[in-house]
Amino acid sequence: MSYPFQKIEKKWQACWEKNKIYEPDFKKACLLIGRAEKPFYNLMMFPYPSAEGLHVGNMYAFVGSDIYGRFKRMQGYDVFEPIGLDGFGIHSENYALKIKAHPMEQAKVSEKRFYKQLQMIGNGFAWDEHLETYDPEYYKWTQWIFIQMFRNGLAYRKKQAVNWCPSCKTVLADEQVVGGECERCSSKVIKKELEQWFFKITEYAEQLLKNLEKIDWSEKIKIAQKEWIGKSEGAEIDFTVKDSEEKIKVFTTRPDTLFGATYMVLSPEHKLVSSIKYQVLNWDEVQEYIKKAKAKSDFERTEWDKEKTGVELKGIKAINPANKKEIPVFAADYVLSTYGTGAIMAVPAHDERDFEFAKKFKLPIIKVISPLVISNPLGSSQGTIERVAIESECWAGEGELINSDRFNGMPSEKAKWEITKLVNGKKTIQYHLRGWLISRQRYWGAPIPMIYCETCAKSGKGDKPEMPGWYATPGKDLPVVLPYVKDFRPKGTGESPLAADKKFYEVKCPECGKTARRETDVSDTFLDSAWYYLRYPSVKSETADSEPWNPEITKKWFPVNLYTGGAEHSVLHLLYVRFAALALHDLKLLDFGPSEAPKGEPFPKFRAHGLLIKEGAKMSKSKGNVVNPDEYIKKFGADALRMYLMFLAPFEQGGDFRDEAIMGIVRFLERVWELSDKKEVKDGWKTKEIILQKTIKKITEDIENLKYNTAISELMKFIKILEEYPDKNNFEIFLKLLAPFAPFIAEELWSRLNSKSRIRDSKESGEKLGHKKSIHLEKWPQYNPQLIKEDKFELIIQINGKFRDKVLVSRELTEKEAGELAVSQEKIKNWLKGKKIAKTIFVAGKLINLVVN
RNA sequence: GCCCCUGUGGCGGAACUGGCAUACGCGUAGCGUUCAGAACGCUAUCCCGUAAGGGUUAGAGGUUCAAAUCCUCUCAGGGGCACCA
Repeated sequence: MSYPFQKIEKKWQACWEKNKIYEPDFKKACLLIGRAEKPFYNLMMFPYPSAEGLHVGNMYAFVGSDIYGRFKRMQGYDVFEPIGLDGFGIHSENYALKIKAHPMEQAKVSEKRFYKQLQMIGNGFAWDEHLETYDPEYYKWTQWIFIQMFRNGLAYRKKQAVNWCPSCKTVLADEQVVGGECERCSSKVIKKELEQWFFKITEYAEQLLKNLEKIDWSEKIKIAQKEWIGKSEGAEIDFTVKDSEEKIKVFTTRPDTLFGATYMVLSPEHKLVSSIKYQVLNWDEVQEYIKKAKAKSDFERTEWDKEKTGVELKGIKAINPANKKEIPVFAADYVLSTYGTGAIMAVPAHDERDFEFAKKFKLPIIKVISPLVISNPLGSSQGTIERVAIESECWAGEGELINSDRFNGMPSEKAKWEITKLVNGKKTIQYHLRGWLISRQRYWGAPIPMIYCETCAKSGKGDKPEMPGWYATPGKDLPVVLPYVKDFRPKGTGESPLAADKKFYEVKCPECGKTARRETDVSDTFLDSAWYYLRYPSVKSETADSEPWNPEITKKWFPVNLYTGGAEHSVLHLLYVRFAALALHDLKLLDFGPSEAPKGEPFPKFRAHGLLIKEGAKMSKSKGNVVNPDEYIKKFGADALRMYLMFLAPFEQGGDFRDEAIMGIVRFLERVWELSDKKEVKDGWKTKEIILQKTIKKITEDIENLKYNTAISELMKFIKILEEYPDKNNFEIFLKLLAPFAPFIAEELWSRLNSKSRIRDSKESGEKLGHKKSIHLEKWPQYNPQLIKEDKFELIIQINGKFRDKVLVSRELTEKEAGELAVSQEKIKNWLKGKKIAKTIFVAGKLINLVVN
């Protein structure tokens, strides 16, 4: 027999929605009265409705976030837990292609399916504020944001070799290239020269980096962002070219090794290579090399194991500014055109890549740093710095200068800036972060709201002087609606399918009125998701048509209190979304109001949930081990699946889904159901009061720390005691503690709590409510710290640090008393026979350790 | 190659700030209930040993009265970055 979870879950789902118990009142929030006095914005990354439906991994993430939200609601916060769909973009379009459907029609199907599933899992979503990124009412404002970026110089066009996925037939942002492969389809990414729209995220590199120190995020996410931004401090140094006016500017983080620079390398794309071609004696050879290098994909060029290639520019010599020596110049593809100045000084003795290259091309290797190594002799915890003779021929670490003229003996850190000064170099900072590529040559996305007028371009007119001919679509014409295009398949020509739709792209120039052309590329999906959370609270606002977010509501509800999501977005979504908020703040378009977090940071607290795997392996469609939550909900109920998912392991760690283990939770919920039928036993409970108090404390703390697994184990322990001493009061407390985890059964039993003689009146059907108010709006149980304090505790007796015995003693026990008590124990006496106590360690309230010999 | 995380019974995992290792659950075994099974209940369940006792947190070493926890090295698994000068 099992309890009727199907009936219960359906009933309460409908009841919650009808009574809007999870809807905060945004209007009241503005007036600082009513329910929204303590707003708590509990946000979870919204899903891509791309695949065959909601994945159990999505459910894992949503439930984990919901438990926290329900907990905060019961603690008296006005919790806002929105839901929506990130339905625009490549993932949804690729899915439509796969099943041979049109993305515009498929979106409606997926939406229905996802929302139905999301309703079944028992989350306290505020359904009234749902949004979908493909809704014109939404992407109107995505386009508006693009225009704000454009007007304020944060969006620009540039022709550049960009990442191109031959399978998705579109360009990709650097962040979407994973190990040389397309993030979405794993095809090898190649380079293509195209003119594209970019956002100047680089302008925020320093702020994005600096603010990381002041936000409470999972450490590994912060590290990933820090490394992605990739700040390095160094110097720019000019090398003159012999018999020429030209100079070669290099960026180096190790100016201290300048005396060891024995050659230079230009990237094949470097401008200088062709501008001095008449001086190059072997130009044919060089040209051939450059051609080959450009044809290679980025991935081929950057493979670690690959042997270095390059070609000397014969007839060209550069002068090392430190020692005035003539050194050869090479073109080689191990130097990237996109980082630093696209040229390097090569110091083979102190850089592994240069070392490898120098060996192959038989170039001189001059050591200029003598290593200083921290050595750690065995058995000592503190290291000593000493000079160690390093046999290896290449040392990339710090040290002391040698073979460097008057700098000999100087520590490298100091020498860096001294040598920079000597050669008139400039201290500079470089970032690894590059522009955010926005354009996509696809169909299913928000059209980039720009218009290009050739006539105006010729006369140099345009919204921005540096981009003649380009105009932002006037506000009254937004949204630029994505038309229904029958053949939406990507073309692979470098143009979006919209470029074939004359009705779409032909438009009158907003300035001169002549025929102009709309931008036909759409924007990156990550732009859709870079601001969705700003819209949620304002979806139902009276001003929703005329502004993207209501300033009053925004001030009240932001920044987000807790953001939860997957770690796979460390450098994608989570970087873009911070950039967008910081930029919009600077442009005075967004204001979160006073906050302890750095100004404009949208998520002062972020927690990454773990990955749910299946029997040791990642769930994937190709392995066929994807778990569909529907079957489990049907078989065991949403409550059981929710609790099982959370019981597996700590939420932030992720867990292993195994079919058999869910039975433990099923049994537990059965027992909860049965318990409500038991007769009350009044006596005997008093001695258990302290356990109740401790349980409340532990569960409260565990939820606060997202340690749902241990919170559930506490509930399991507690029910054993309740079974022994059934009692209505304590059962009520128990149900409240259970409510965030298993909201349906908790609500059902709460509504039935009525009779005095039994915990539940077994005759009534549940319609005659014991409690009229939802348990989810009840107050979270408080523990009484006074009642937790015990006047007695178990004193651990150790001998030489090993546990030997324990005694129940008074909390006031002194060290002297403890010592006397310890030696008087029978067990301990045996241990002490023939031994002498050399020392006693006493930790009050805990233990006594007798050191004997 | 660099950076980060993890390593505890047959399994998922507990263990506060260094102080009783293995909570809770799964699985397994025995007993009970049952015509029988399922389900349920009770008991047992890290290893060696009849016991007293000893050993054990991937491995080795160290710090400490005391180490799963701190330090060093090695091994294994997972993740991120990847010719970034």
